[in-house]
Amino acid sequence: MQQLEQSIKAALSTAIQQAFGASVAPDQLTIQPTRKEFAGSFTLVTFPLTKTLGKGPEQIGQALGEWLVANEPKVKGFNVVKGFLNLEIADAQWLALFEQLRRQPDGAPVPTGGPQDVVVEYSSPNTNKPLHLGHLRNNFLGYSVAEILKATGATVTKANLVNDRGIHICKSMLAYQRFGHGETPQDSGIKGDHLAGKYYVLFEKHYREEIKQLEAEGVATDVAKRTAPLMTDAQQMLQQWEQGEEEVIRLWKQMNGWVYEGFDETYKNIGVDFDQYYYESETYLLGKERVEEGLQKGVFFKKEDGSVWVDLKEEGLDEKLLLRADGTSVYITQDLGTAELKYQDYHYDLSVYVIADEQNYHMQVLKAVLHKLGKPYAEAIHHLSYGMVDLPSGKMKSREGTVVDADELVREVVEAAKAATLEKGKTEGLTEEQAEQLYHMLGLGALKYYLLKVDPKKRMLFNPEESVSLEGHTGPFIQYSHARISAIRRKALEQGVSESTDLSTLTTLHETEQEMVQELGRYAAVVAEAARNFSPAVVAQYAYDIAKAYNRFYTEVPIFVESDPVKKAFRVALSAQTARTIKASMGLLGIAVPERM
RNA sequence: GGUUGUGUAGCUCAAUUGGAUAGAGCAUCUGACUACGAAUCAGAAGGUUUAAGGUUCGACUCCUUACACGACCA
Repeated sequence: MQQLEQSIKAALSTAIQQAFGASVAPDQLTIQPTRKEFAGSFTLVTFPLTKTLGKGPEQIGQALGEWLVANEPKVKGFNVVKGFLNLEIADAQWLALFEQLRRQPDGAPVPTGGPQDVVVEYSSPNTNKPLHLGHLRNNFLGYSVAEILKATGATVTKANLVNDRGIHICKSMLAYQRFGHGETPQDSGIKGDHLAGKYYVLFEKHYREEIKQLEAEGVATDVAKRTAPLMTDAQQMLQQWEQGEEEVIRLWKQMNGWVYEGFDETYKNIGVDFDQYYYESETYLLGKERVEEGLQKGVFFKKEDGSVWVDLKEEGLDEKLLLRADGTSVYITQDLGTAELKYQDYHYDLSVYVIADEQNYHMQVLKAVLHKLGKPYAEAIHHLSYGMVDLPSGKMKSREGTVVDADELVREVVEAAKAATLEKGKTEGLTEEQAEQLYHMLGLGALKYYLLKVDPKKRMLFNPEESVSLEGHTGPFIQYSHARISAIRRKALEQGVSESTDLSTLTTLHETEQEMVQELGRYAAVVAEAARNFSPAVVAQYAYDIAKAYNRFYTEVPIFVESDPVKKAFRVALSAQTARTIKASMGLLGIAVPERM
């Protein structure tokens, strides 16, 4: 359709030349889809031309419209409303566009001239607790953005940077040592990541008790927090870990192993995957080397106590600690190492970090520091900053136990989908296994769509009831349209109506048919825009628009009672193309679509 | 205190990046299943886009100030 738009612009440019003797390049003209309440398909805004042409907006529209209808066969009619020239496009053009769309092979890339080698880092869990609702938004976003960039023809690597070291990991380990009695996921039946999480919570509980105890003995709160035995023990454990003490490393490996098994199960269940794992335990040393490099280059400096800093005041930021006085690393130290490693591995021209917006400052600093180090990949870094997920009761806080567990949430949405499907009695003819797959597809479709339809950068509210809803602006609404079309296609097959029937004798289109074709033609532009803005929400909105347009078409235009065989075949083909486009769009969101539901 | 993001219908979100009468869903009300699937469709109602100025043919969008909420940095 971009070609069609281009040719309309070119024709308009010629029209301006012919009617006004002025030259305006096609690229300078902006045309947009015509609003539904007016006749026509494309609209030229004529206000911007008034200065160069020295005429009023309506006069310009009228003159250009007349010239086009007389000289350009692609334009069959026009109307002018104030400064807007609405052009009606000849049916032959829409039919040609449709031919082009249906001939395109599945998964044909949409070239945008954007980056070619891309790394998308997402998920990035801590190994001390299971995934929660916030991680789900992160995972769905990361997966989807990677798929969208792939669709533009880029080579994309999905990376997961696991935060597997640090004081918080030691807290779980310590609590397990103290209170675990050798419990394992196998004999307790608790999923590995949840088991680690259980001990993290236990640590916090006992730690709080110790603080209370100390306070009762007259110790000041901040001192109590620092000197509570559990805390000092955890810190000691971290040092032992860094020194490679055997028993600590053994426990660390054992517990992380449990957690990874748990994560793998969750990832598989929610349908996300990774091409590459990075572990902070393996990058923090590389990060320390970068700090050393910065000192040698003279872009970092050492304070009297031995800590290393960078001055970013010129960049509008502040001084930032890069290495503690005792030589231990901080978050950004590890990030410097990971960035370096990623670049060594992939020589990316774009590196996307899917990280919540609370890290905005941190990411700015990271970029600035890499810039100071003269790293060529500093500019290639893009922080896909997304808003946190709020609950109706307010912010999610792990300490207050108001987190929504990912595994449990998925179970609930699948359960809700199952209940709704059974209630509608639509499982006949399905095997037990097929039915379970369907519930999973629908439940997850609802959840993913719910989290992805909102602009990533906006903080969003998670309403449990709405998230499992299957009606209205939801994933299952779109899935339903697909299932419905599948029924049409089955029937067409029975009746011997081929989707690839020759349609060259067809010359006219029903109005809703024309709108449908135009809507389907937007796909490439939508993918390009979504990629440019790193926004799955754009694709989500589009998938909904198509489904809605098709549902209207479906009720307005009968298919199988049509007597003209070519028209009938066209409607079947149009339905099939709609199904393909829905499937492709939803695929970019990581949502599968069913043949029946 | 400094930096920064957000503010649109009762609620949750859009608005083709400065274009027409600001659109959807939920909730409320009305109508449509003996034509291809009603998880659907058609319709009603719901708005001073936080406020006040400014820029211009035109502002939810850009600028200034204020207010509210959030995040980050001390």
